[in-house]
Amino acid sequence: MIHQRECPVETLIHVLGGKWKPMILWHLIESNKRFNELEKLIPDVSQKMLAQHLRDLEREGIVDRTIHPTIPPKVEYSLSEYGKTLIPVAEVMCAWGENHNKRKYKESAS
Amino acid sequence: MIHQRECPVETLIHVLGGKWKPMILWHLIESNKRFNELEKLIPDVSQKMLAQHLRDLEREGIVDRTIHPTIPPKVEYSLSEYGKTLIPVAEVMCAWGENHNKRKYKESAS
DNA sequence: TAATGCACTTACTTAAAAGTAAGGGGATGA
DNA sequence: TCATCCCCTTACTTTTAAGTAAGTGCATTA
Repeated sequence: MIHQRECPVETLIHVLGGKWKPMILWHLIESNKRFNELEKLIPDVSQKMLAQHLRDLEREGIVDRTIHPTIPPKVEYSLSEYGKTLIPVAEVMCAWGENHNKRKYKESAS
Repeated sequence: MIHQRECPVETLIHVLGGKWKPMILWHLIESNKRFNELEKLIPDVSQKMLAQHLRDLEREGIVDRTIHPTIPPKVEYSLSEYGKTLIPVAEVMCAWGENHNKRKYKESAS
């Protein structure tokens, strides 16, 4: 059965659209991070939302979760090869968003 | 006072992120549209949400609302010059989203 | 033995987005 | 005059996303 496919722009918005997802990815672009490193880097995120967003991103194939079987075990999150394909998209989005923020700033200052 | 500016990727997600906004813009890229034309083109949108999203897009400067003082008056929505700067961004987003949909389809078919 | 760190999960509550249904004010048309 | 079209608005309900707080299991350290 071929089910109705959503609009591709909405697909992307869905993938990036959680409150903390852009922030999480921003940090993972820089380097791999552990759960509690992300907690510290994003002070306002709750453990629940961090775990949920990481699971979402993992399910979409954007983020890899690696359990290092050391003692104690450590869990590392990283941007997958596929996830890296988001970087140029994010750059274009970012450039537009920056300009839009400036524009709004100017108009509110006038 | 310089208030905290949000992450530019979030800014863009906020601008495009309403349930019907990508669809509305898609139709306005093609040509100017009147309120009830949009209603017909997007059968599942409610009048309330259509009006609200159009107001949001207008407030952000993406969409122009023109009242033609004919009898009866007609109201036309169009993509503003500024709104057109979203087109290349949407294309990049769209390309990624299409690929992602294909990827998910393949994985669910396997 | 007690306290702390890590990587979470669960249950419950609140807030934000969207849906539903009705109405309104000004036309035109039959 | 009554119905209909256009472009919405308002009030209320439902759904979805996010926040809060507590707890779990295993391990190390003091």
